[in-house]
Amino acid sequence: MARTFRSLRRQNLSAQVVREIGLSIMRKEFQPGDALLSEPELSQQFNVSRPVLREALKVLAEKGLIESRPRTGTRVRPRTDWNLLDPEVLTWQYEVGPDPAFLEAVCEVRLMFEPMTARLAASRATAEEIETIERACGRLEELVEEAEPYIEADLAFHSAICAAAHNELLQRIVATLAAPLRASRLVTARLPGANRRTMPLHRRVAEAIRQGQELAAEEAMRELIVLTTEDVHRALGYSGTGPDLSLSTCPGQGEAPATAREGGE
Amino acid sequence: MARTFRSLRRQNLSAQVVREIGLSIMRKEFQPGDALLSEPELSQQFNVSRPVLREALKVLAEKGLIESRPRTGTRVRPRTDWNLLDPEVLTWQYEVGPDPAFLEAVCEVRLMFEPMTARLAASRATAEEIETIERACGRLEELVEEAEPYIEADLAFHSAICAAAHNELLQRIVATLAAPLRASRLVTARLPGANRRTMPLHRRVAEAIRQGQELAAEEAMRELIVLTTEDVHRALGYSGTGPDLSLSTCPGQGEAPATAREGGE
DNA sequence: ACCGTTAAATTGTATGACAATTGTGGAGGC
DNA sequence: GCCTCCACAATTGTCATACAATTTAACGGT
Repeated sequence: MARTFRSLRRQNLSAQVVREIGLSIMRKEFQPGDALLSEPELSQQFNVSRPVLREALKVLAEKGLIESRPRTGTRVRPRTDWNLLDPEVLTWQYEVGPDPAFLEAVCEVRLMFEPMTARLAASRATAEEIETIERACGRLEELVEEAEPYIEADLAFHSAICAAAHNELLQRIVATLAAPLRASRLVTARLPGANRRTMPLHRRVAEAIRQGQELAAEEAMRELIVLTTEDVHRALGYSGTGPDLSLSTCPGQGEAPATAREGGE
Repeated sequence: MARTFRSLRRQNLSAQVVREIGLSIMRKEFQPGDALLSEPELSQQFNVSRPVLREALKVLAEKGLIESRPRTGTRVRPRTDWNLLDPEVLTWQYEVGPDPAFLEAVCEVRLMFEPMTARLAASRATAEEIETIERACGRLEELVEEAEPYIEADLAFHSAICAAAHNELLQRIVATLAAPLRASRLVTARLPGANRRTMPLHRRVAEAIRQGQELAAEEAMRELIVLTTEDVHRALGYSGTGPDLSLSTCPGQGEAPATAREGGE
């Protein structure tokens, strides 16, 4: 076969193999029970050496997608074992086709931790962090009519608040959720006026944090998340109107996965 | 040299190297800026071949601990880039010495997720899942005087509730947090009577979920987490420096707005 | 002093061979 | 005929070595 997929030399060979196999797993091309050819066969199929392939399998095993044992070969693990918090797994998940149920899950999770994150931020933010938050809020207002730039600004806003909460675990969770968040934003971006509708709440959140009003910040953030959740529901509700509603705006296969660099600013 | 660490042959060589290097990074034996010998040197130091070492480095890079580039070598990344949600990273974190600040972070995150998880469980649990939860609660009562077995039963209890919430993202988060949770439990286990003190709340949570009382389940779970957080503080010798998070209100979206505002119970 | 070229060091990749592990099937015994 | 045990084969695990690609840094030319 000599699959000529070694074209984009932007990254390691093993990384390309990882992506390739990972995507095919996401596409459910293998039953969770058993599958995947042997290492020599796979290395021949991808036209890479066995050490390279083994590095790739190691990474995939690290993500919980596969499991290798002598004699048995490498088998695809059930979906419940997949590390859904892994940025790459999340990205692949959306490349093969965004799942409304998963978007719903993301909204629920946001509703769980973002309000209290805002509360902690109101309690702990330093002057500098408050400044960062307000600046992010300002950019949000400037870009209210834009589409993709607004999404980035929105992520920056929430990320700044999370940083001000001074909880490194939380920070990690938000960084990890950046990928699906971006995806959900791409869904809601086509709703006219959605950005403008949530703007007052953004302002209220920033203001409450600045004044150290914990409960107000928490409540404003909760309303904000509820609003965006409604937007997601509405966006998913009238699915099928536009031709390219499948959020093809993802960086996708042309480049290296853009989400490999998270840690939002 | 020839470090005789290849003793426990129960797992792969690369896995042992991963653990070894990972732990030394956790011990802050390297500055975040730069460090780590070259691959040939490392492979000699650990007495393994270079492919094996490379597989190990690949895994460590996957966990965000290091970054390899040609000519520059592999450098240790700053702590903000660690994948704190990785079970192994979490485990190592506690092996090198449990960090009170991190335990505090875990408690905060729990307080964010678990109440609403209980609420969702009350809303969505099937008869079978309810059965599982109640059985876990029963085991909890049996083991109330034990130490380690109780911890496992407690984890099973919360895990069962999480499964009943039908949110795979949430499930992943809770599964990931199992490691630090276990650690925090080991801290509080030395407090006499702590298990017995939280028992009524466990029962209340299970009962509320069984009867589908969403708000009651949420509130009971919140109280439960607050209680265990207090236990952690007492075990660590804290004196109430943290913010008072006990009255976090959560009037959910479409539900009955029957929650008390500020002012306690 | 500045810029381009070269060179060395490190990771990246390839090849081939051998050891360790384990599930399967077959041979032998009951 | 059925069960037990053992040997075998297939697959991953490990090793050694060589070479290519990349990138930084030094060096020399202008």
